[in-house]
Amino acid sequence: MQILSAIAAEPEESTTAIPFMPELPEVETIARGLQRQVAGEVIESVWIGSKPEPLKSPARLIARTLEGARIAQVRRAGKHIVFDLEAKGAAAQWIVHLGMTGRMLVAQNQDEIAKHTHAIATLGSGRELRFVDPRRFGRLEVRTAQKFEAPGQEPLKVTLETFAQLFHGRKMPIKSALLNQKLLAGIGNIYADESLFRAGIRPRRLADRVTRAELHRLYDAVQQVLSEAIAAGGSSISDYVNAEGAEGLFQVQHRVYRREGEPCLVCGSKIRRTVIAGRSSHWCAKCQK
DNA sequence: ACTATTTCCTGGATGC
DNA sequence: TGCATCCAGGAAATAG
Repeated sequence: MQILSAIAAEPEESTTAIPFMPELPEVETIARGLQRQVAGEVIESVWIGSKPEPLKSPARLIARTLEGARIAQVRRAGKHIVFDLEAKGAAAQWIVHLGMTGRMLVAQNQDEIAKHTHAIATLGSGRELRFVDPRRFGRLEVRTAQKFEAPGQEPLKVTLETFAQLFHGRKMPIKSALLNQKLLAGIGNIYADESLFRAGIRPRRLADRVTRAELHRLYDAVQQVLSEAIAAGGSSISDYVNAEGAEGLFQVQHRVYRREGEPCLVCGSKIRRTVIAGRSSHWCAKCQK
């Protein structure tokens, strides 16, 4: 609570809008919004742009799988949006990864086509699902064989026991381990930094050397951070799905992420930034050991 | 078997 | 004003 008031008192300097990054809470929010908006719809037709497409499955296969299929459910798995489909009695999945800049928008057919629109699925209602991704880090994929699940553990479902085991014997920085999707599915750079800050663990510490007590704190921190972000995003789901931008989707104040040089909200020390495994890592030297 | 590094991609910010 | 350069980062590919 004292932290919140500190934030409120902070004069808003250099309002460089923090770019929207779809990690677990954002994808969860988006998937819930899509579930509300398009579950039950039938995909009538599919358009996939030419050029180098951000696809993991051949364009033809995607189109053939989606066309005529009914969207039974939309859910999140790791950082993936999963459309569970029913097509002629057979199950299939349309899996969407947003990368850094990807968006899956629900649009009216008369709406202007945004730049960098790579795929459009026209629904029975006449509305359209549009995949837009300027940076092309996103990926579209379909699966028919097996039900898609993210490779790593779901951070909000994993037990403390299993969580702790993930890091055993890992000779990599704890930050890198948190980002490894094969271990935990859904944590990206923002929530890795925020979780480590709350747990009081420096990002460079080797995963193997983090004590059991610290792992317990980290486990709690990860769940707290993700839950709070989901709760914050939940209030503006429909805005996001319908709107062009992601403004207002995620308003949770970061305590360290992108706050290099600014005072730690707990102790006042300057937040530091170092590069770990090619990723910016933000931390407080006094609060994190 | 692991871990570390490079690559992809574009827009926005920064520098000269 | 304009152009070059850097940076953001998830995950696959490549290297060690």
